Amino acid sequence: MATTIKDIAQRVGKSVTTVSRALNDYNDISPQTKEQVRQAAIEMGYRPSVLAQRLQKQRTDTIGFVLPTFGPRFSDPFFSEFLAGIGNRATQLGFDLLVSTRTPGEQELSAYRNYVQERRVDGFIIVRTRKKDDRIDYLKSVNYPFVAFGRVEENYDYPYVDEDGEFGMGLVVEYLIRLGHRKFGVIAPPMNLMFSSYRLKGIRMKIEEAGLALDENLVVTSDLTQRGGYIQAQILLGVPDPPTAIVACNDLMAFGAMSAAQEKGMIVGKDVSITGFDDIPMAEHSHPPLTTLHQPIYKIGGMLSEMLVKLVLDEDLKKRQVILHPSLIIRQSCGPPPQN
Amino acid sequence: MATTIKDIAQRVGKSVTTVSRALNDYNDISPQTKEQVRQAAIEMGYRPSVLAQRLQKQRTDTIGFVLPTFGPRFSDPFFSEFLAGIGNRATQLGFDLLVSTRTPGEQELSAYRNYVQERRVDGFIIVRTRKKDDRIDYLKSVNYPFVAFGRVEENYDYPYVDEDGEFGMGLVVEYLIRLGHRKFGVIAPPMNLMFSSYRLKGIRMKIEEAGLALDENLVVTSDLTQRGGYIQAQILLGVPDPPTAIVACNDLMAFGAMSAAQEKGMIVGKDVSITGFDDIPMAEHSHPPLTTLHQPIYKIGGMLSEMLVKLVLDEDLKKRQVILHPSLIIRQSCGPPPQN
DNA sequence: ATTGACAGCCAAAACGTTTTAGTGTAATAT
DNA sequence: ATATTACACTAAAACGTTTTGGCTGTCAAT
Repeated sequence: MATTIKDIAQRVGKSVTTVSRALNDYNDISPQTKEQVRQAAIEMGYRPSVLAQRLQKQRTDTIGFVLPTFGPRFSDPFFSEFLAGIGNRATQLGFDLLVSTRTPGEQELSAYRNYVQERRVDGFIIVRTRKKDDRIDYLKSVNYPFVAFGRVEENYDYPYVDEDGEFGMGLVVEYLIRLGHRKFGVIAPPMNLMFSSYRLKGIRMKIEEAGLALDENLVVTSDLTQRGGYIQAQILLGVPDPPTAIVACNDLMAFGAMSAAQEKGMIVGKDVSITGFDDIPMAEHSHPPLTTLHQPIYKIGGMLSEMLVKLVLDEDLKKRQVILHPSLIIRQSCGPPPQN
Repeated sequence: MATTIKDIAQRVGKSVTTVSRALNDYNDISPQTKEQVRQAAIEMGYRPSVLAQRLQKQRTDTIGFVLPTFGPRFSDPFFSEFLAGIGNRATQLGFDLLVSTRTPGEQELSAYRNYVQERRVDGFIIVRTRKKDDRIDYLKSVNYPFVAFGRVEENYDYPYVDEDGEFGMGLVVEYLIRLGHRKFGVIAPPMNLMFSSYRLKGIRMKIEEAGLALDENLVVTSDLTQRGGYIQAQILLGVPDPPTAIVACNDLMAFGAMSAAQEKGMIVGKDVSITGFDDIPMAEHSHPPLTTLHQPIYKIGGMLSEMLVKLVLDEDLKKRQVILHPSLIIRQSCGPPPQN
């Protein structure tokens, strides 16, 4: 068995209390004793039992992260990077990251309930907020700490980080209009997602500002996967007078749209322009490289971890709400509309 | 504060022991008492404290998973799916999944050491085994439970799941030869990875079996990323007498290779054939869809979780070593070599 | 000489379970 | 009538920490 505080106490001939306090650098322990205890601890290879510490502190030192996925075969580069961001920052702060994946719905909410009731995690990081978000409602109702990536429709006061999707999409549409596009197709995320609203709003605003109109028949929604983007783009490109530019609301759907266009023999960036959102690493090496909006996914994960940990430890958050501005990354998937 | 066993004991007028044993269905408790206790537990919303249970059982009910990544900005659809597989099965079995990411090297090994010494997890799942794998050496030396996805060079006896990369690559090369290819380029994974050997061996064998020769100058190695595949394919396609088929050792590198070829104005599946390995979901919707080897990533994750949990609970593993056979998925990224 | 302050230490309780090693009683076997 | 067994229950210990609320002895101030 591993060394415990008791073993050290025996070795140095002091009480368990003294050893504990020495190790935690309390100032009612003499310098000599502290030194002696520390020395012994090192020699005996002492490592505190996190299990015991957690029980005593009534803290799990664990962040909960329930990944919303559709279907078990889930594969999303956005989330691998996001996860790495959360996880690494959490580790630095001495917290564990507990991950599980659930399909949105009853099953998902009961995962939250379980974790809360068994006090398995100290708090949650929520992603892809919905307009009405039952996860947030629940956690607020039981007063459990959480931070979210994204806002909700109601103007709740809770800590979040969000990107300014409206602004971002504004940049994209401005750019496309400058290239000469007049007819836009949009592949939107599921409408219950909050960021869906913001992004669409940004698109609509800029189009109207330019005195143009967005044909609502060319606004389709999909599930944020490559397959989904592929299917919807086939439809968009199959109509009699197809859009010259397709604005996809994330990179994965943009890739799908590119495949669909290429399958039709079109050259992306020439016969049709396509844009994404997120700037996942693959965007740089697709063919053609994807014009998209960059958001610092890895960093956002880190920020959220940090905010949550502060919340759990009752420390002050400098900012409870952070809104980031995505930047437009121009690559080769867009060009002027074809002449005809 | 939450309800504890003590509260229930008070309520039903029995001892704490009795309540605990009733809840755990010991047979030295009368049926009436059991019923009474259960009823009270439900009414009072009792949930056992996992923290306390863990301390008592000296088990964390947690699986450790240290993701080897190069650089922080890590993004790999293979791993998101794998992770989901591990995680969901673990949850079903009542285990938590503790994830962190590390760059292979000293930092990585010390993560393992920390987790072991603080008894933070009950065991580990190791991925991407290396020929000489210090993670496995270490865990064996301290006799800590683990299972691995992949074999090592030495013929150690430890529980693992692996795919038969040699067999798989055999299928690919056979197929390409049947299409008429004679000149192959290979984009291999880093040479210290065990699966690198198997895959290369399979490629070499089938080529030699067919009485052909593999030009060693056309075997390049890369880092399993899309960018890496892109860069190496540029080199392969830039030599005076370039290969007509490029065998990439994973899908991500194959995508990179496709981009490189397309950038040169080549049509993939006609001017050059490209294959992958893994069959990640994106493979179906790239342009062109990628011919690759399918392995059940999600399922493998699940199998590993299950094996590890059995190991931890001292249950019997039916099979300590499992080798799976990938199947060839023919899509549109290959065709006969161009005539000239 | 008495009081107060302070430094240094510690026993016991607490966190919430499960396990160990019983106890007392009633029914059954000898 | 006595020994044995089965049944239903439980006090206390254990898991390994941290915290609470002390205690003791020394020194300085009164």
